[in-house]
Amino acid sequence: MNEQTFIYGLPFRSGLLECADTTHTASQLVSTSSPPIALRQPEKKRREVRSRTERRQQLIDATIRCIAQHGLSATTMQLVTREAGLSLGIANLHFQSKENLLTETLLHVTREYNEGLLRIVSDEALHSLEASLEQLLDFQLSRGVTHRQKMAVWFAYYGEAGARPVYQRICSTSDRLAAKKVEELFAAVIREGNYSDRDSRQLATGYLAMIDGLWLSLLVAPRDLNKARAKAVARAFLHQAFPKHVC
Amino acid sequence: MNEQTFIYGLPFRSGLLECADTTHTASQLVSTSSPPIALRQPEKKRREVRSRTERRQQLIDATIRCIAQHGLSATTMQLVTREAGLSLGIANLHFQSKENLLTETLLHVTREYNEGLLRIVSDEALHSLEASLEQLLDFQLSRGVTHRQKMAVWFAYYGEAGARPVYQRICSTSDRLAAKKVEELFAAVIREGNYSDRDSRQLATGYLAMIDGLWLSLLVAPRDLNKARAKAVARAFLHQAFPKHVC
DNA sequence: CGTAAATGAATGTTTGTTCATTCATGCTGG
DNA sequence: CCAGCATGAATGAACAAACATTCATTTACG
Repeated sequence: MNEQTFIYGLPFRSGLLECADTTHTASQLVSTSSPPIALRQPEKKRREVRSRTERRQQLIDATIRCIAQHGLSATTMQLVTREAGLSLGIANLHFQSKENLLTETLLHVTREYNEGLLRIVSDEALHSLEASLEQLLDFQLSRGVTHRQKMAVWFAYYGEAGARPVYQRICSTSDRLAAKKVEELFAAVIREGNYSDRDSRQLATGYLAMIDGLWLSLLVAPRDLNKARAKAVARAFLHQAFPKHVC
Repeated sequence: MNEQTFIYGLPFRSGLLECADTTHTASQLVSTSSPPIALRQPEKKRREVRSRTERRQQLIDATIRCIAQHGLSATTMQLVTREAGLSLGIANLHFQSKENLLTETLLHVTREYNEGLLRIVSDEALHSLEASLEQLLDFQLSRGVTHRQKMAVWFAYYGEAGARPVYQRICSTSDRLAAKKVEELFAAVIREGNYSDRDSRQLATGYLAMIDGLWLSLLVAPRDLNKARAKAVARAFLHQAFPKHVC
């Protein structure tokens, strides 16, 4: 057949296509030296058109996976777009620049975390305060692989936040919101349990710092700390603070 | 004179030197458009020879400052060597590669921290346990700018540790040692105070996680948390754990 | 004067970004 | 119902800038 409708732009590229059959036969003949995975057909890779929003989400997800696996400094446009199964230029098409893509990715992770936290704290009225505290523990230390990836991303940005005002602002804004909500929850618990000598702000700061630190350990030294033990440690803190409500 | 002893390798470079006087006069004539700082003489920069150990330390210090100020991903060889006031090639001369320089820098910071911690914990016999706990708080939350820079470096590497086995091993080894020492101290306190329901390992894990988290907040959101309040939060934790020994 | 430290221009590689070109899709007039 | 056209999403080769590393050459010091 050798359809000539597909040219793909460049003269020498079309030249390659013209002798495509020959090339493939040749590469299959030397299959002993090349890994079988590499042998799967180029497959012509049918181009699919999706909406701007869909593509942006697809690229952000790929960025999260790349950062979690290769680190922030090794995350290149080539890596991200390949991970997303798309072409090199597409990230710049939808995000203007790499910097923008990275910022949007941080915003996405941050927003997701805060929405989850808000859902728990705003359920206060429906459930008991005991249940809210238990849900908080679950949310922060019981999620699956996805959550782990998100946390890896979070800390990758934290590491650069000292030098990048944009990251610093996003992270600190998120932290502030979380601190406010947890402090409100703790204040309600203190009222209900008459823990008159406790300070809700100080406890919230300490608790959230401990959660951050536990996640750091989980990421850096997963052999020395697992989620179950981390959860036990956090629970012990809450038990010390609110003995009538936790444990 | 026009000495030809200075060639500096390249033909066009020596050409530049030949007409150096003319060039300088010209640039001084257009001084209105160029900033006065750039006008200070090239100064011929007298070359100084130092021992290998001295230069290595000088380069590690410069690397720490660069990472703290610009972040790990923006730390280039040019930046580091310029910060050290040396030439571009010198880092490769003393450290073989950039990767090596970065690893050695992390090891330096890590070692320094652990030595400081060990000094406190090993003084147990001389001072009271109360004093040891107080010293621990001081050491971890009362140091000056230098300590802050070190912590910025620490977290920059933490962020990449998930993807780089070398960093991960250094960080986790350091963490493990610190955890062991703090746990021993806490165990002694528990014995002395008869806090029979406390678990030294769990308390050490929680305390160190909280310290890490507090440092993260200090770095990312210095407006929301200062060292005094962070210290108060950590002290409150120790007071809850060992009421007879702290506060 | 010999040796080892120091220099910085040159090199080859990797990176983000651009843009001419290709193509899928929905619409319009026949 | 569909041919043909307009629109903008998608592609990837090319490009320029930035990067770590090399090494011929210069210089300090014993």
